[in-house]
Amino acid sequence: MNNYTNLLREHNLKATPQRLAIIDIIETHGHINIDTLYEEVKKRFNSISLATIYKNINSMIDNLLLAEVKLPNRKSVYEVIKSEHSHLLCKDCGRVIDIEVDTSHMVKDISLKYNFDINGSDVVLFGRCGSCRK
Amino acid sequence: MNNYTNLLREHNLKATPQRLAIIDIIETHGHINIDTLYEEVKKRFNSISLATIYKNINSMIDNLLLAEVKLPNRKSVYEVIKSEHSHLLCKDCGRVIDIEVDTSHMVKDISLKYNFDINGSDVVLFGRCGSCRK
DNA sequence: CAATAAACGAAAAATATTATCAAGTAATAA
DNA sequence: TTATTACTTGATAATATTTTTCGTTTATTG
Repeated sequence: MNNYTNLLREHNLKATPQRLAIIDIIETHGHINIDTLYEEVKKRFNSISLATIYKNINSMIDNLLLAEVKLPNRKSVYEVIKSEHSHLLCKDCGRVIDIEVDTSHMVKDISLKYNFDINGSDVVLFGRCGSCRK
Repeated sequence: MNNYTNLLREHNLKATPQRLAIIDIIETHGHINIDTLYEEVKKRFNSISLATIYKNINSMIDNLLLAEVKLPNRKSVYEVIKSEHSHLLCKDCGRVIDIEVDTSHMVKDISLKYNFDINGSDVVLFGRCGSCRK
């Protein structure tokens, strides 16, 4: 019983081989879009259906095991939910990096100013990474 | 010659009645998704094709007249590009509000830490607005 | 005005996502 | 274990979304 079996069960999902592979692949990539995920899973399960990928991604999102990261000018990528964090995107190579940003001041400020209960933030900073600049 | 005619021409786009209507509707809504936009434009141009909406939205985005705002768990909305700003979303009523957030510290900090040239940020704060809380 | 490059609407095509369902499998409890 | 049960899978069909094509119309320029 590998580590992802528990993860799935903790999120009320059956630990099927397809799901274990999906999580493993997302983890090794960090962030991955549907198409690449499908290609990668097919390497292990030649007969997997794209519908299975979609259904599993959706149920893992519903059960808060995965999160969709929406990016400017690109297809969304998926990640395994861990601690709160933001994202840094290289518009050249498409690499996505997890970053920690202190949003507390921003959140407090805007909450007051607009009379909102803010319970989260999506932050994507974008630009050009060191490798692409060379 | 109304005000949006110039706006279109400044962005190298012909000022067609359909485009003028699209901009006017986006401006009066502030933010609008494709479906609502299509409904609204149809009230003025009964025969407008959805393809025309898509083609125009895309060319106005390409020409930096409009921007797509990607939101968590919702369809994207479009806005007329003005000064840099971020967004506040009410997850109950779906309202989107433009906010000004000082991202300079965050940008400077992350640029250094990850050796990135950061040239922009997408920030969406979300929660529950005052009206929905009542 | 006339010329022309671009945009329009209708339709088809291409993509993307979700639903259906028979067969198979993971979890549970005897 | 094994039997039961509820859920998942893969194939396919159905929807939904977005883009392309193309003949006709229109905005712009001179």
